[in-house]
Amino acid sequence: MKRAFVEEIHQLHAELCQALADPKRILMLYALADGPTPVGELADQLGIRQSNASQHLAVLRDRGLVTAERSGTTMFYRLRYPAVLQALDLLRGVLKERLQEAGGQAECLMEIAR
Amino acid sequence: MKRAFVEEIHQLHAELCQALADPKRILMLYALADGPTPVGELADQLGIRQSNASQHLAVLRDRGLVTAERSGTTMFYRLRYPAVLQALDLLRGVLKERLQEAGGQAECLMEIAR
DNA sequence: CGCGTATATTCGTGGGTATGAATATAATTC
DNA sequence: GAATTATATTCATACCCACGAATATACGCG
Repeated sequence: MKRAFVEEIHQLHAELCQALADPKRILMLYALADGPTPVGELADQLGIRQSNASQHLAVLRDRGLVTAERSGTTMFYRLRYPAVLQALDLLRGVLKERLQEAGGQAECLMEIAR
Repeated sequence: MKRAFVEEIHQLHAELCQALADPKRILMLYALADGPTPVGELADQLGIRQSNASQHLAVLRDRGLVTAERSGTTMFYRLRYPAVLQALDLLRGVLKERLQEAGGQAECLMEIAR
C-alpha cells in the first residue's frame, strides 16, 4: 500500500476543502440546494460578474462538487453531493461556538446568514 | 441587519474551510484526535520540519481550531472542536463517492488513509 | 547567568488564487 | 449566415500561501 497513494488521498481531501474556502463558492453551494440554477441567476444572487461566477463554478466542477447541464443556451448547475452542505453546516456550527466563546454576541447573526 | 455583517460571517466560514485546505493540517487535526500532542511529535508523525509544523499550527490556532498549553518547555496542542473531524469525515465520504463514480477502484485506499 | 531543548517568528522565494476586462464559444432565432 | 443571448476562457494584476533556512523566544537546569 504505497505511501504516495495515501498522500494523494489527503491531497484530494485538501483540494475538496479548498473548493469551500471562498465566500462566493459557499454561497453558490447553498444556493444550489434549491435545485439546478443557471449561471446568470447565481451571479445575480451573489452580486458578482458573470465571468467570475463561471470561474467559481469551474472550480466546483473541477472538484466534482457540481455538474452542469445545458438547456438551450443556458447552463443549469446542480449540486452533486448534499453531504457537502452538511459539512458546511457543521463548520458553521463550529464557527458559532467559537464566536460565542470569544464573548461576542454575534450568535443571532448566525441564524440568519445563509 | 447590515449586509456587511452577513458577508463577514461568510468570510469567517470560508477562512475556517481554508484552514482545512492543506494535507498537513488535515493530518494534524486527525492526529490531535488522540489527545493533546507536542509540536515535535506532530512534526515527526507528518515528516515535516519543526518550523513548518509550528506554522501550520499557527494557522489552526488563528482560526480557533486548536489551543496550545505549555507544560515546561513543550507545547501541547489540543483539538478544540471534534465536530471539525466530523466535517472532514463527511467530505472524505464525498471524495470516496466521487472516486467511485469516476470508475476508479480507489475505494479500498479510502478505508485506510487516515 | 550560561547552556540545551522545545517552540515561535521572520524572511525570501516559488507557486497558487481571485478578480475584472476582453475575447471566444455555443445555441437560438430570424 | 448574421444577430442575440448565455456562458466559458484567456489574460494581466494584485494578493495570498507553503516551505526551508535562519533567527528569536521561552523554559528548565546546573
